[in-house]
Amino acid sequence: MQTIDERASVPEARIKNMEEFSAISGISRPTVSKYFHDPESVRQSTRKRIEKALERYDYRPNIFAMNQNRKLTKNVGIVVPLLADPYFAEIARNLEQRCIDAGYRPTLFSAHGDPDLEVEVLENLRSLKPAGVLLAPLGRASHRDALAKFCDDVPTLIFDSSVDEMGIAFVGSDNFQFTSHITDYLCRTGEPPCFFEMKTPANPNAHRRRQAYLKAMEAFGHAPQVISVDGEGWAFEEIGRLGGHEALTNKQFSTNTILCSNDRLAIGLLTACYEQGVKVGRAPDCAIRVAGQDGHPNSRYTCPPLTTISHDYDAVSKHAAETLLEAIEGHVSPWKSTRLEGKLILRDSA
Amino acid sequence: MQTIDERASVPEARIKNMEEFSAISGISRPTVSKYFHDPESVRQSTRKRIEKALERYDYRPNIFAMNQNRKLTKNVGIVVPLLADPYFAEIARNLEQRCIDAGYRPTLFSAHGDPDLEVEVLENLRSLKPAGVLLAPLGRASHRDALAKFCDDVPTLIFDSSVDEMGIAFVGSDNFQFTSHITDYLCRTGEPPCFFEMKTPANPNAHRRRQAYLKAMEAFGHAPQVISVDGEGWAFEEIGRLGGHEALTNKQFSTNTILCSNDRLAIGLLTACYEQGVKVGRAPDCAIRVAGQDGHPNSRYTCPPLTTISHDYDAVSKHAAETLLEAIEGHVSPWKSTRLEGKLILRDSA
DNA sequence: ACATTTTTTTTACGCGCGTAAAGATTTACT
DNA sequence: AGTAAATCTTTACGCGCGTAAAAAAAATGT
Repeated sequence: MQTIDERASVPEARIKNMEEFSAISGISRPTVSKYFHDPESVRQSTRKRIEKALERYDYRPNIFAMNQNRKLTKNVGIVVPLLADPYFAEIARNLEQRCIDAGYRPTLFSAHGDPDLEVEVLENLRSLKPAGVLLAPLGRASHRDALAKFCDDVPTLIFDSSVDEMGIAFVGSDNFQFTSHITDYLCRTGEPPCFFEMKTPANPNAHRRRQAYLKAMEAFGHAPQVISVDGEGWAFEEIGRLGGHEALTNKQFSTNTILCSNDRLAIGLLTACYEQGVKVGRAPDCAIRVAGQDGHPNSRYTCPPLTTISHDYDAVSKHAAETLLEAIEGHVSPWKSTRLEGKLILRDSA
Repeated sequence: MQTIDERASVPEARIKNMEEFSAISGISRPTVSKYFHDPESVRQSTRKRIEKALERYDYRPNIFAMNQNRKLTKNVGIVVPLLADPYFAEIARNLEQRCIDAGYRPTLFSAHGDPDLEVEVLENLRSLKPAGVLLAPLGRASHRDALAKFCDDVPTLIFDSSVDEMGIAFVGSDNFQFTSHITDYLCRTGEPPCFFEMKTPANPNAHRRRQAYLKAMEAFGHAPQVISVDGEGWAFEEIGRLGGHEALTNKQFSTNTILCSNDRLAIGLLTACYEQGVKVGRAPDCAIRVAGQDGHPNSRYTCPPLTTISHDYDAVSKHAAETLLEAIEGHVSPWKSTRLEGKLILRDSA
C-alpha cells in the first residue's frame, strides 16, 4: 500500500467507505475489516495506525453492509408486543443493555398490539440476518404458525408469555407462584380476595393467574369469586376503570379485597373507586383493598400506591439474554421453560 | 427466460434471493426488482405472473440489500429520547403510522435518556441511508454539534423539543400558550397557582413553561411563586414525589393551587399528597388543587384524575410527518418553527 | 544471520439487490 | 398489416463490506 490518498491532507474530506479509509490509513482493506471485527485481532502497531486515522476521520463501517455477507452476525432482535406499555419498555431496555454488554447489536421492535404487525416485524427481522431473537409474543392473538416458522429458521427465545413449546426456550415469570403468593398474603391479612380480570385476556399468563387464584382459594378453604369484565385490546386501564364502575355499581364484589389480574387493570380499578368515592387501602377507614400483579413501573405512583407482586425484571432478562446468547454460541440443549418467582411488594393499597 | 427451475416442482423449496425467485416466476430479475419497487410499474400480465409465484413461494426481498444501492430510499428514522415514557411511545407510534400510510418505512429508536446513545443511534441511522428522520432530541443534555452535523447530512425534522435552529424545521407544542392557558384557567377558578418544576429540567420546554407562568401571573396581577425541586434524569415521578414531600413538609406552597411543569411530575406530587394525607381536588373538602401539563396517557388514571393541558398529539405528529415527507419529496422551504396549541382537559384534580 | 511463525497485502469473489443501456418482444394504434 | 410506443430481457456494473487463498512482509527465536 504505497499510495497515500491526496485527500488525506484535507481533514474535512468525508470517508465514504472502507476502501477510502484503508487508503488514508495506509492499511489494506481486509486488515481494516479485520480490525473492525475485532481490534485485538491485528498487530498492536497496525492497530495504532488505524486508530490514529480514526481520530482524524470519523469513519464508521456501514452496519448493514457488514452483515450482508457475514457467516455469523452479532445482531439480535428484540420484539415486544407493545412498547407503549412501560413494562415492556422497561424489560426491553434491560435486555438491550445485556446484549450490548455481551458484544451483540440489539435492535428493538414493537408489534404495537397487532398480530399482523408482529409477523411483519419478524419477516423484516430476517433481513437483518439476526444471530438470534428475543421474542415476547402478543399471546392469544399471535399467528402461531408464522411464529413457529420463524422459530424454525432463526434461534429464538420466547419470553414473558409462552406460546406452545416454540423456539429454543421460554423464560418468564411463574404466574402460579405470583397469584398463589399474593392470594396467600391477602388471605392472611384480611378478607380473602375476589379476582378481577378481563374476560378475554390478550395473553396466556392471565389464564394461569386465574387458575392459580382458584386453586389457592380452594387450598385455603375459601369460596373463590371471579369478576370477568368486557373489553378488547390493550387499553387495560380503561377496561379496568369501566369494569370497575360496573362491578362497584352492581355490588359484584363479594369481599372487601380485590386481586387484579395485572397492575394496569388495578390502576383503572383504583380510578373507578376514586370516582365513586370508595376509599381504598388497608387503613381502618378504607372500604376495600386492591392488589395488582406485575410490579408495573407506574404501580408505585398510584393513590394509594399499589400492593403488587413484581416480576423479577433483572432475573428474567438476565436469564433470557444468557440463554439466547449461549445458544447462539453453540451451547445446544433441549427446549426448556424457566419460570421465575415474583417478589411481593407491600404498599398501601392492600 | 426459458429455463424453469426444477425446484419449482417442490413447493417447500425456500427462495433465497431475487435471482431464484425470478427463475421460478419466469420473469427477469430487473423486472421483478421493478415490481417490488412498485407493483403498478409493470404490465398487468407480468404482475399477475409474479403474484402467482408469490403465492406459492413466500419470497420477500432483503430490505437492507434493497437500500444498499438505491438513490432515494423510503426509509425514515424516528428517534425519541425515552421510549419508556408513554408520551413518546404514543407519539412515536403515531408518527410511524403516518409514515407507513405515506409509503415509507419507519424505524424507531430510543436514546434511552442517554446523550451518548443519542449520537450513537444517529450514527447507526446513517447506515440505513434514511431519506429523512424525525428527531425528538434529549434536550439540554444533547450533544449539539453531533446533532447539527447529522442534520447537515440527512434531512431531519426536529419535534417535541427544539435545539437551536437545526434541521429542516421544528414542530412542537406552544409551551407559552400551554402554560398561559392553564394558568388563566386556574386563576379564574380559584387561587392563583404556584409553579412546581425540576431545578434542572432535561428539556428546554420546561424553561418556556416557567417563563410563561411568570408572565401570565404578572399579566393577571398575581405574585408568582416557583418551587424548583432537585433531581436529575428521567425519573420524573419520583422527583415529583420526593420534591412534593419536601415542599409539603416545609409548607412551601404559598397558595392552595399547584401547577406542575409536566404531568409526570404532577403524578409524583399526587402520590406525595396522598402519602401525607393531603386531599387533592376541587371539591370543598380538598386542601389543594394540582394541575399538570402534557396530556400524558397516564394522567387520566391518577386519583384524582389530573387536570392538564394536552398536546394535540394528532396535529403535532401530522404536521411533523407531512413537513418531513414534503421536504423529502423535493419541497424546499426555509427553516420554520411551528408550535401548536394545547387543549385544556378538565378533570377532578383542579 | 537464518529459518520459522505471525501478520499483512494482493487478488478475487460473494452477499442481495439497484440500475443503466441496448436489444428483443409485446402491445397499442392508425 | 405496419409502425410507434411500451415493456421486457440481457448484460453488466455498482453498493459497502466479508472472506478465502496465495504471496509478500514483518516479527520472533536461536
